[in-house]
Amino acid sequence: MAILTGSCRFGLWHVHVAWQGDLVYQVRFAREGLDGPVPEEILRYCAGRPADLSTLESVATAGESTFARIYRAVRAVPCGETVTYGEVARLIGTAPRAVGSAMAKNPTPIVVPCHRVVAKTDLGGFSPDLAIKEALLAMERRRRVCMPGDGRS
DNA sequence: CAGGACTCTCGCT
DNA sequence: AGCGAGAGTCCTG
Repeated sequence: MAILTGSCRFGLWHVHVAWQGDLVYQVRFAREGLDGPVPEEILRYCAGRPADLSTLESVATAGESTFARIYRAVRAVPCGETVTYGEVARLIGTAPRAVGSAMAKNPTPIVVPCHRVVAKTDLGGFSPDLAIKEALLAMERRRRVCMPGDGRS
């Protein structure tokens, strides 16, 4: 079974996903769409419908590297809530800056909800566009996209 | 060795 | 209080 690629819509953006079964290899935001399938839970999430992202796995969380531990910690953040870079850092015994680096290089946003990690005094960053982070957080706060499994890993 | 999606502490308004 | 500068910090390419 080969790796599948496809995209779905989130607001003005298209969410490109490379995946296979429950395992997600890459997620990224782009201006243009991409023909092909997307995991059901991501489809539901982007549509603002109840979704349980914990049923998916990300390649980013595998292993014992610092980044992998950071990604696992971030996956444990409940839907609709946020933590700071510093809190994540203290949780796994590293520096805030390292958490920032990990988020910036996160290969699978949404599956690893890096948008729930904010700076202590402001929203922090998000690429390719901070507006996406705001939109994701706003959606999680007002809609009922959260499911039991989300936040536990 | 350089450079981040940070945070703290200080010193000034 | 609120804001800006500087140093500390840790990981990756």
